[in-house]
Amino acid sequence: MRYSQFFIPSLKEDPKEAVLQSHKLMLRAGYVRQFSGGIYAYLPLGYKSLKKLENIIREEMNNAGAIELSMPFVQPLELWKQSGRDKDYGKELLRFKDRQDRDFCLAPTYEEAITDLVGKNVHSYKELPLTLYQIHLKFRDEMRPRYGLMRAKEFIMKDAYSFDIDSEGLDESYRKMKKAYTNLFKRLGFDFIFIKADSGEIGGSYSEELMVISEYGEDKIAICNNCGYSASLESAVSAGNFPEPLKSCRQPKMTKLATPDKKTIEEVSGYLKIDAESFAKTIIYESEIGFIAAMVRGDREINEHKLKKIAEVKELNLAKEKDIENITCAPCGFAGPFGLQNIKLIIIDEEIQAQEYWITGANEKDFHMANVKPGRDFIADITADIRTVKDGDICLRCAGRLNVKNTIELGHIFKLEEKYSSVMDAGFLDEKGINKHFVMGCYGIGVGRTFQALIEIFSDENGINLPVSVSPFAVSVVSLNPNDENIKNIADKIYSDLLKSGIDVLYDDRKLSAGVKLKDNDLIGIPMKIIIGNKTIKENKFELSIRKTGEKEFYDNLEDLYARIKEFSLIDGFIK
RNA sequence: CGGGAUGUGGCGCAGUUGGUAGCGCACCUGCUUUGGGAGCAGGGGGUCGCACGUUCAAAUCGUGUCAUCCCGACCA
Repeated sequence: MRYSQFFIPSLKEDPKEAVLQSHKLMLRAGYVRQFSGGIYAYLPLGYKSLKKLENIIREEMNNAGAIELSMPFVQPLELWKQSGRDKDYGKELLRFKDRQDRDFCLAPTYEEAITDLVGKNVHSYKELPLTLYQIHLKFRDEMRPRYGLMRAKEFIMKDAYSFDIDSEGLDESYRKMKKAYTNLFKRLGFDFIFIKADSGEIGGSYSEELMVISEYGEDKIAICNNCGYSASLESAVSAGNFPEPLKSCRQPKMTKLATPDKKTIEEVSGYLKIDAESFAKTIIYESEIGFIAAMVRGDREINEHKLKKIAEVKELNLAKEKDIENITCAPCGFAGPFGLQNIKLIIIDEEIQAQEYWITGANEKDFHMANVKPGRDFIADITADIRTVKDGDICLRCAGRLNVKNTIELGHIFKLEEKYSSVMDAGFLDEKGINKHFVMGCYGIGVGRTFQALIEIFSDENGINLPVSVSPFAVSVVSLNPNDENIKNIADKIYSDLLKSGIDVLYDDRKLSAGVKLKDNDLIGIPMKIIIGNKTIKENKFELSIRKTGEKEFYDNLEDLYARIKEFSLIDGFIK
C-alpha cells in the first residue's frame, strides 16, 4: 500500500477529548474517530489492526471447538419480552420502531437470540454439545461512555454460547473455554487473572471475570500475595483487626473532646494526634426502608455493596446534609452512634464490635467523644463485615497480605445453566425421549477494549508500538527523497519485491520532509522501517530500523534484508 | 441521572474594562529543500456550539438549550 494513496489522517497534537495515552494515540495515529460519545469509526489503519486481533481470537476459539456465526444486531423486542429482560435492561436497551410500528432494539447481548436459534434448530441430544460464537457489534446505551473504546456505547465483542445436555457437560464446555481464554491472553502478553464475579444482568449460577492488571484500569481487585486468593474489591474480604479485650477493671466513661471545626477523620486525628485506627466513623445512609447508620474504623471505607446486602435494601445513598443534621442534631462531620433520631438500623463492622473503646463524633458541633463502648453506649442492630479491603490487609484464608490493584475487565465467562433455555422453553429430547432444557454457558471478550488495552501496553513516547502480529503493517519503506530518481527506483523495487513475497508493506512515497515521514511511521505503529536515503545509498547499504528497540541494522544486499524481515514477521512478539 | 469543566477556521489555543476576531500547526500556489515534525514569497478559510434577551453596539454580560470531557452510581 502506498501511503500517498491510503487514508491515514494523523494528528500532530493530542486531541483534548482524550485522557488515556492509548486513546490519544489511537486518535493521533488515525486509527479511530469519534462520531458521538461512545460511538467510534475504525479508520483503515485501526481497522486493519483490529482485524488481525480478531483473527487471533478466532484462532483460539476455533481451536477450542467453537463455531463462528453472526446474529442480527437489530432484534425484535418480542425476543426480549420472552426472557423478561426488556424490563431488566432498562434504558441500556436502545429501542425503536420500524415503519410498520413494530418494536425493535439494538442487541446489547445475544443470549436470547442464540437460545431462540438453537432452540428452533437443535432437537436431539445427539447434536450436543455445541458452542457457537461471533465477533461483532453490541450496543448498550451506557450512562457514561468514556476512555475511547474502553467503555463505548457501540462496541465489538466476541461472544460465545455453549449448549450441553447437563451440568457436567456445561462444566466441560466452560473449562474448555476458560482454557482458550487463558491461551489467548497469554499469547497477547497480558498480565491477567480470573476472579469470581457477580453475574449481574446476564445471570446464571457462576461467573468469572478475566481482569488485566493495569494502572489505568477502572476496577479494583484484591489479590493475596501468598495463597492467590483474588476478588473484586466489592466482594473481597480480609481478616479484621480484633484485639484481645483489655484486662483492666476500669470502665472509663464517655468523655467529650473539643475538636473545633475538625470534621474529617484526617483533620480530627491530626488535631488530637491520635491514629485514625482509634476512631470509628459513623456514616448515615438513606434507603427505601429509612435511614441507616453504618460504622467502620476511621482508616477504612464502607463497602456499600456489602452494606446493601446486609441491610437487605436496594437503594442506598449517602444521606443529604440536611437529614444528617436532623438525625445527629449536629452539622455533618460530628456524627456518633448514640442518640440518633429516626434511624431504622445501626450496622457496625466486626472490627467496631471487637474493640472496646472508640473515638466517635459527639453529635454536637465541634466535639468528638472518647471511650465510646459498643454494647454500652450504643447498641448495634447488626454486626457484620461491611468494610472495604485495604492494601496490606491480612488474607482471610492464609497469613498473606492482600494487594489492591487496578484492573481492566477484558473477559467474562458465565455458567448460565437453564436460565434462558427454561424461560424461552428451548430444549431437546434426551436418550430416553424426555424433554430437557439446554444447559448453557456464555463467554464474552470485549474486543475493542482489548484492542485499546494492547495499545496502552504497546506504546511509548513516539507513538504506537504494536507487535507484528497485530500491527497494521509489518514494515514500511520510507523513501526520504522521493524526488531523487535513484532513490525512487530503489524504493520502488524494494516495495514491489516485498509485495510479491507477501509481506504486508506500507510504502511511504509522500513528497514530504524526511522528519515528518519518520515521525509518522513511528506514530502509527509499524514495527520495522526500511529507510532509503542518500546516506546509505552512497555506501551501498540497506537500512532496517526496528521500532521496538530503536536499533538500526545495515545489510549489504537485498536478500539478507528480506530474510531478516521475514524472520522478524514470524515472531508473535507480544513481549514488552 | 447528580456534581464539575469546556465549546472561537481542519487541529491545538489566545482574545483585557462590551466597539465587530487573532496566533501556531495543517491546507492551496510558486521556488528552494529532504537523515527526525524544512525555508522564503503569496493565498484561501470562522455569522465565536445554538436560541432568546440586555445594549447604540455582544466571542465578551444574562437566561435557556445542546454537545464534549472529568468525578460518582452500572458494565465487556
